[in-house]
Amino acid sequence: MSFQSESSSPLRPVSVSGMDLMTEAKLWRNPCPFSFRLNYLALRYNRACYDWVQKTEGLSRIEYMVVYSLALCEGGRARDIARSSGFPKNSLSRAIAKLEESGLITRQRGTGGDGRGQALFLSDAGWALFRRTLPAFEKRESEMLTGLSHEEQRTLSHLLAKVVLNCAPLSDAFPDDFNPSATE
Amino acid sequence: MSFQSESSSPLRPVSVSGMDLMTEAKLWRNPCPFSFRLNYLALRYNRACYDWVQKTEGLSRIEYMVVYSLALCEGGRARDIARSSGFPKNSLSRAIAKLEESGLITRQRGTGGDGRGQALFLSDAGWALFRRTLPAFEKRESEMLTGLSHEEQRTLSHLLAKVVLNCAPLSDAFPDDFNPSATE
DNA sequence: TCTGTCAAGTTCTATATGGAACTAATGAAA
DNA sequence: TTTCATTAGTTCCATATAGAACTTGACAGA
Repeated sequence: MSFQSESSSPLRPVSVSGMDLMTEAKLWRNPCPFSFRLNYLALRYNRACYDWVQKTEGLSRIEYMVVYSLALCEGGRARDIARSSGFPKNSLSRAIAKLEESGLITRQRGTGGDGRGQALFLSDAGWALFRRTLPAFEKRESEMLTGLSHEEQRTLSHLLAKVVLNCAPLSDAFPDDFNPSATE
Repeated sequence: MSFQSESSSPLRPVSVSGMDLMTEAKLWRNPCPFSFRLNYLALRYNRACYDWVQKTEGLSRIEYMVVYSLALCEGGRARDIARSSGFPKNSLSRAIAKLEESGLITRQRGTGGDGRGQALFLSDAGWALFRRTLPAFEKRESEMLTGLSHEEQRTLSHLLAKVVLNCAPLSDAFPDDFNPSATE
């Protein structure tokens, strides 16, 4: 799983940083270095944490996301989880049904005067699960940030938040006429 | 698609930043703020870009990843793409087969004295596709970074690279005995 | 030159995924 | 009070996905 410790292949001489040539290229000679780093880090974080949750608790990534979301925001609804996580609502619907069936969450229909929505809450078992799994996520995050000074971590956090706020109002759709040369 | 411009629901009063309560909670009251920001940004980037590529070029995310990878590192092999992108090798195998069939890439078996591997190259059509699609990815990236000064962008880039280098040697597996309280 | 081990890619298959159509509820306008 | 448009959530279903087993080739040791 490590990128170091690889021998072999004249095609992929391991570089100073211990990475293979392609990863190096994507890091240092990439016209979109920001998004590659983002994806790379998100992937490494998610794989470690969600594989672990799957193994130890039997919850899929999306199911755990629901639990985590409700821990941070009690009474939230499927819609809110969809918006804040990006998962499609039908996948969430399934996950929520399964979590309710296994007693980790409860629903309250028609809260807030709107009979369509249903407020979601963690049960005691749900909270217990959250409390015993959170440390793994925190550990992974702090592991990944080791090597940055406390000051650097604060700067990174601050800048990423700034980018998030900047992105929030952006549309995810390119204008249809975006790139004339792209029409084939 | 925007997070602003939402009305309704006493449960989700829109906050100062224009975000719903749950997104706010995940941003500002999250024990793992780094990974949430990472995932959120990666998602917003990927959805915009890959949906666009799908629509305009008919390539799936993973297929485009292959093209992009080869543009940055000619002669790379499926293995290298797997390592640097995190996609499983069987999904890559399928994507590569499809790209070869549609004439965007070519394979060279047994290059470098190893008959198992196959070096991959973009065809002229593959390069043309890369050239006409890259601007969209660059545009999205710069859009997302608008709002950061040039200096801040350099700092962010630098810090993310540092985190990537720090993560490279980390294992993705938690030790089996990680969290005693997690045993149920 | 055998033999065992490991790595690269492929194929098979069960499952997860997300788009689209649907139901039900709201609220605004006539 | 009837439309009509909109939103939340569910169901259906075709497709994408990734695990596992398999094939082929390389290489190390005897």
